[in-house]
Amino acid sequence: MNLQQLRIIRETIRHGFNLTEAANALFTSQSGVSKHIRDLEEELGVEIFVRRGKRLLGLTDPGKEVAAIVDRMLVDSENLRRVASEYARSDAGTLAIATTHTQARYALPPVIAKFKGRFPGVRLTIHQASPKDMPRILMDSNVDVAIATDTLEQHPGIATFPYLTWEHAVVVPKGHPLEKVEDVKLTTIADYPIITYDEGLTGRTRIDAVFEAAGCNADIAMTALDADVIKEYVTLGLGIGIIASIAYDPKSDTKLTALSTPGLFRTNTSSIAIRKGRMLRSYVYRFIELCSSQLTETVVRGESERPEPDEYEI
Amino acid sequence: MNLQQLRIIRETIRHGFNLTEAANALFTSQSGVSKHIRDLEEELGVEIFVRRGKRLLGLTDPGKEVAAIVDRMLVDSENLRRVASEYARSDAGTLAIATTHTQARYALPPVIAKFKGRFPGVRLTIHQASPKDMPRILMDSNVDVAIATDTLEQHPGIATFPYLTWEHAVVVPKGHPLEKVEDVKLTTIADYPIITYDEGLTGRTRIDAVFEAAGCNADIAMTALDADVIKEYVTLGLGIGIIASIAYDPKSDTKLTALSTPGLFRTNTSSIAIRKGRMLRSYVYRFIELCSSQLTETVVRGESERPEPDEYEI
DNA sequence: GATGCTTACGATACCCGTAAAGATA
DNA sequence: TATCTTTACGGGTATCGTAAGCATC
Repeated sequence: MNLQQLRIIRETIRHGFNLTEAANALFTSQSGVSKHIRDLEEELGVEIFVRRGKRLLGLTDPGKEVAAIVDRMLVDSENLRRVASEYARSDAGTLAIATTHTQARYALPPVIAKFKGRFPGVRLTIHQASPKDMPRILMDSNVDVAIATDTLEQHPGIATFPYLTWEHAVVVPKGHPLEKVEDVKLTTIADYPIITYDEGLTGRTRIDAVFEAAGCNADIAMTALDADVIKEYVTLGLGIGIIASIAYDPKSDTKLTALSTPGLFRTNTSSIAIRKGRMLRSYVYRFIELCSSQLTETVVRGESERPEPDEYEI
Repeated sequence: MNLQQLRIIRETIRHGFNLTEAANALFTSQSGVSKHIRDLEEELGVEIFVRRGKRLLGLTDPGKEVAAIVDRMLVDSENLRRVASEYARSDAGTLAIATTHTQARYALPPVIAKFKGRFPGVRLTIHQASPKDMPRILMDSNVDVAIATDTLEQHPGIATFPYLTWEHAVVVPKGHPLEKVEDVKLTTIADYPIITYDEGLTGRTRIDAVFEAAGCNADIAMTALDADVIKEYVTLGLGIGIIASIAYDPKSDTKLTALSTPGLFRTNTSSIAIRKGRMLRSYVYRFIELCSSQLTETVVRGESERPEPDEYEI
């Protein structure tokens, strides 16, 4: 047994049991991959993969357990390097964040600016991705933290920490009749064409749920991946926008007005997620603390109870 | 980085930073051990060991963290083999128990007999050892379970499960005057020379504590490692014995009488201990269930609450 | 002087990669 | 037929062990 064999097992699974792809991912030859798998299976005395003829199709029952252990071992082997770099230079390294457009564009910039100021030697990489991809990214790549809304809690290998709650806001072009309406209701909003997020993004599910619950049919005229696009089309007069409150800034969004709609939409919670068992460099904990001062290292390490997330105020 | 290097790190620590011994333990050469350590340190960019000149003296701060991770990885590599053997032949393998004389001689025989009947293909090895060595044995060797009284709870890498409570019993030779005394008191016992366990064994600490609390000086005339020896000398009339109640059997100990001393001594709890993170073969869980039917697999896996230990009745 | 670590060097075994053959879709 | 896996084989490299040199106690 050696670590290369374990890497091969992991990559073979990640690449849908295609040895050719696994070999490419590891910059080695198919033949070697094939042989290593057979060698390991022979050494353990158990078939790890289900085969039909020569093709690999999936994991056997023992293979599933083997895969879980292999994963832990490889995470630990990366942890060894992390421990070492931490002691070699605790203020140098890489912080890899996977996050959504909304977070990257509106919630994180001040945090990241502060972080950069405090840790100039740390290289920052931001992987922008869809919320539903976050668990996979966190498990399969070297990302330290994932930040998104709502869809992070599923995977058992992932620990999530709520750090920010916010509501949706209704934005209209300056001069729009709704500006003068006090206490805007859902039915009122439903009278206008709505521009909002694509399905599965930035709390879109909750928007739909609210209209559903109120029994009114929203006229979703247009959807987009991010608030910038939505705001642009709202400005052009194509409809009224429903975006995350954090995506509206009265100073820069001079052509738009955010209506006051307290309690109209449900609260959304954005969370920070980490992979369990992965050693985090000290500056990763500092970064998380910058996101929310309540998420101290002891909290993230699971040594003390979790606090309530911060509330965002317009 | 490779697994052999990790094994070398582990053995070097276990053998007091003596590379020669570590090499012998791994059936390899000192030179290789030396080089592997340097290679790994260079690869990680951190010194793992504290050195004075050429001698290794201990672990550096990063070395301590490295050691912990290395340990997990090697445990997992053994777990891989265990998973495999479990699927290859779930009713064959080895059950390794570390335990004390008292447990091995009196508490375990019926359990082991039942186990042997149910799993004839499993090889049993019993490592008899002193209670204070149990944690080290459990951490450093391939023992599946350790069974002893009281001293198991310390190490953070070990999970313990109480499975049996018992008290000490006073045994006297047949015909001894104390046989006729009802309600024997500590002060009465203290009038006779006492034969009991060596320090640190089989609840000896609690015996001393009871006399201490009662303010009477016990005349410990003789101590021994096990109840068999104690009983032998009690039979010879050298004193009265204080032994674990489970070590007295009215059927076979025909020359001795156990006095009825309810509540005289404090309750002792014997526990079963396992190393956290080690995969246990299914028959190990069956064995633990045989020790106490309340210690089911879900309890031992930590998936449900712990029950109270069984009470031993004479 | 005894023990223990490092360096040097040669033999071995292992691992990798190319290429060809065989299997699968 | 195109894709994918296995087998065969040769070259290179890493690992191991012996032996000598050197430091520490």
